[in-house]
Amino acid sequence: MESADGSNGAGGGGLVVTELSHIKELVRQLEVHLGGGSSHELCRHLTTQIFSITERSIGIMTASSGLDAAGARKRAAGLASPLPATPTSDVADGPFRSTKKRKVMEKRKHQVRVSSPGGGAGENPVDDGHSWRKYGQKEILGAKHPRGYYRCTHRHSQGCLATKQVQRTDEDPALVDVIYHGDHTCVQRPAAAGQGQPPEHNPDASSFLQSLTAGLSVKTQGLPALAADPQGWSATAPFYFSSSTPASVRPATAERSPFSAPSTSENWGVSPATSDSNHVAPYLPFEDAEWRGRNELQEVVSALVAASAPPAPAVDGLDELLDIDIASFFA
DNA sequence: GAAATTTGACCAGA
DNA sequence: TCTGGTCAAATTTC
Repeated sequence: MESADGSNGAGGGGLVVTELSHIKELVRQLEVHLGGGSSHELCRHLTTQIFSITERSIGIMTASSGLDAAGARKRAAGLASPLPATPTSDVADGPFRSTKKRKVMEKRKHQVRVSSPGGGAGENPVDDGHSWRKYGQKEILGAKHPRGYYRCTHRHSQGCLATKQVQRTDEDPALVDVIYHGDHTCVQRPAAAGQGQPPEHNPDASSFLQSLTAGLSVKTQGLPALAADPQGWSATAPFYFSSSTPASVRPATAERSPFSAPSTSENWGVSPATSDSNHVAPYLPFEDAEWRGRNELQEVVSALVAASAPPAPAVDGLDELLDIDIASFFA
């Protein structure tokens, strides 16, 4: 780690600071381009860069401090691990073409608890904006309900390594624990673009945003577990995709996005960033401030993507939000 | 017929 | 050795 990290003991903090500075610079550029009426293409390119760097930062922090319960415990014990040589390797965990070998669980992991609208027995409980394909189910020792194993539909087509495990809780079958592993490296954008949709519908940006939000929202689920200051998060999040979010900011596909709140308070919509933790907090032992920062970054990126996609009116409303958010985030 | 799901077996880590 | 995660053939659904 570099010197910047020397004193904080937060693992890859120094590198993260560097990366965040990079993001900051990109956001500045984006601001300029947004204000100057530059092409959406350029803006989108910038957002892509931001996202990439964000991911890198996340990787650094993840590798440095760990995101599972064990990692959290170690972290609590003041254990700081050395910075990995390749911070981005957390996502691209290499081609595992083994036969039936179990992959080493080096992917990021995040657990959420959601209600199952279907009320069925273990089916995919939520539409988080991604296509999942079930590849297995297993009875888990000590659990009343089997655990379902899902992976991204684009695993083969795009090499997306995201997986999730869905298991009904013992105490309340209406609730399911969803454990996500890895990040979505798939971008549903190609599919949308391939359909040759007219730009005014912004399918491109919407799907991109959707994939961003879906992929990242998962990791922010645990924010409420910052139990020490549940309100603090909200205070530092100038905007998010909750019901209070200005409609102009929300993408057209928001109702399918994990940030939306279709009907009840116990769904995705509330959970990622805005959850009041009623449903999630008790099951998130590995939360940390990094989730918070990650989520803020995610929201910045999401908003930027949204800003670059929709027609002028939406951008108008967003400009203010961007000003506010950027100012507060990078202050 | 293609895609998705089910299910038993295999394998690795604890 | 046990348990959990994944594979892949068989089956089902669209």
